[in-house]
Amino acid sequence: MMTRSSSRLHSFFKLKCNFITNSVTTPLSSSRLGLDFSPHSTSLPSLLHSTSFSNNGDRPLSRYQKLTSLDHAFNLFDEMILRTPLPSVVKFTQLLNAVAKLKHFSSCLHLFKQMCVIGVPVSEYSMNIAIRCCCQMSRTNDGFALLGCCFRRAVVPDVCTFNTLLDGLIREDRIVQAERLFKKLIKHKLCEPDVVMYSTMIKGLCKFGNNDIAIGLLRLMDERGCKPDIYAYNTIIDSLCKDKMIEDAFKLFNEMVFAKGIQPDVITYTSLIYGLCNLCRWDEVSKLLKEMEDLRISPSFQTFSILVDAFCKEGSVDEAEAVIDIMVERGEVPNIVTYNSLINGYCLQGEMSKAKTLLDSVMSRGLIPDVITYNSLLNGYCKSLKIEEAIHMFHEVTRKGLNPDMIFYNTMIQGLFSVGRCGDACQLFDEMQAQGQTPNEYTYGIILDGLCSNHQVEEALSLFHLVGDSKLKNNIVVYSILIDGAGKCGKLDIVRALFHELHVKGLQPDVRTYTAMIRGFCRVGLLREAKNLFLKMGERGCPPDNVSYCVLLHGYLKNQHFDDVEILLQQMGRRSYSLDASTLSLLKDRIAAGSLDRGLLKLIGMLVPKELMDSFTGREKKLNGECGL
DNA sequence: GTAGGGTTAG
Repeated sequence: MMTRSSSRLHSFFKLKCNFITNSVTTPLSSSRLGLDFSPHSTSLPSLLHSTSFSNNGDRPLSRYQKLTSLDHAFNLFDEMILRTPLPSVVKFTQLLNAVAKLKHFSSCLHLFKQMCVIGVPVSEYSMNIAIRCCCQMSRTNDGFALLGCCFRRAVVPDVCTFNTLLDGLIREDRIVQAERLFKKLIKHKLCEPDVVMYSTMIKGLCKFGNNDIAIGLLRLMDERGCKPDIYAYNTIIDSLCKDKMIEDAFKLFNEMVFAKGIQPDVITYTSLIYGLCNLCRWDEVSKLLKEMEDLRISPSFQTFSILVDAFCKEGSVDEAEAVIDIMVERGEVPNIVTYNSLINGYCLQGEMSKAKTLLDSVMSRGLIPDVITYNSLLNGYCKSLKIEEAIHMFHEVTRKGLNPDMIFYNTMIQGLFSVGRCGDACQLFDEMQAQGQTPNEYTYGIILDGLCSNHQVEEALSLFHLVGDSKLKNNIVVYSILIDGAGKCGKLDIVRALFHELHVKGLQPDVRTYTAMIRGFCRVGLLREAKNLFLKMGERGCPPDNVSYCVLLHGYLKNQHFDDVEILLQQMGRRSYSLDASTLSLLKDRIAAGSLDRGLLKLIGMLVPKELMDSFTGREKKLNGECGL
């Protein structure tokens, strides 16, 4: 369903679409319209081509930087070592760097060793390149070993060397060692941290969710006379956006722009747009895109990818396709990530034939689907209960030699449970472990929920007690699943026992736990207990959400308890909550039966989208007609 | 005439 705001975003893009189409034929008129994203009057595609392969400004590329293949590099190296005298160490370093830039790290290390053998002196430059290769291959320990070797050859590490090693540690999630090294460098004055080193540490802290400490380090570097640059700010802004702390991100953004005078770039905007998309704050996304346009900051491939994904998740696949059209107009080539969003979008809507057609067309373009592509399709088939197609897809992936990951197994297991094939689901659960995939909390959640949904509450409980994992045993989500499952089977003794266990363990029930309890009480007609808990949850700092309201209301209606219906509907209206389909249908039944006053219709109208209300009242009129009312 | 840091999907 497209929201009002996202449709506004869509108009913005339509404008862009028109602009791009116009710009192809009449480039001058588009710039007169002031809609040109490009920083220069040159057309965007050619601009992209001219800037993406050159990183040294206007200087011509050296023959080393022009290297495009490993063979070429090896031939050049062979030719160089035959020359007398040997070319300078600088030439060798340039060659090494070119190979490293091609991401052929082990070959680069091989060449470095060859250089040592034939007697080319090691410089701090060549050493740093070699160390970087180790780090990029997640072999930071080898990087440290290399540092030791070079040290013995009297090559002294500098701030670049340590930055590379710090980055390697962070890449390997060894944040404690990174922090230790950073502190040691400062304490023993081994080198003065520069802006890159601070930014690297900030990146590490953000990676581990320590946004506050990262901001602290940003302040510290400033105090120590090292001005934070756009890299440092972008890293924290991005991390805050990923953690849904968008207000803090904007606070830092304002500080960067207005207090520090640092101009935001496409990465700053892309991070903010990502954060806003995640929170469905479309108006602000649109505002930022406009701001970028005013500042002549051209959206990047990633900016577009984020928008494509956001539209798909929102259910607006058409709009996502429109964004892809703009990308193509700009000369960008959408990759498998872009199409995965689109395929997932179709799968979420249950449009499996469209998803499959798109997959075929993607493959015919030479793009190779990955495990994520197949996960989306598997999920789509499972959610649309097309289990045979899902199983077929599962086998196809295995046959292709792609290793199904844990998510893939989880999805398939959930699909099997959803059609009642508990035996097959449990068998796959065993098979997954035999294939070396360790089940996580999600897997157990799926299994426990699956068993309960298929009236096997006791089996679920015994599995729960059998698994020795403390992460599982102290997981409120798992408890909520069990409580909900037992409640749906009407096993109130188990529901109460589990809820009591929470208290004993000191685990805090969340809104889902309370809602599961309320659903359980309602199911067996214990409305007073349901109402009491509904009132209590708010007092305990966990106010009922939209689902809690629907569950209690549903319980009241089902049990012919009409006294509190109106007051609940009023409260929902004040909170801008909405009714779900099944509760709405029950309300309709009770009104048609004369148990509830028709005057409630106005109130109900405020709790459902207009289209649904029209069909609701339409159906009611028809029903009344049929009943001769 | 050389080396180090940031953004995209279930």
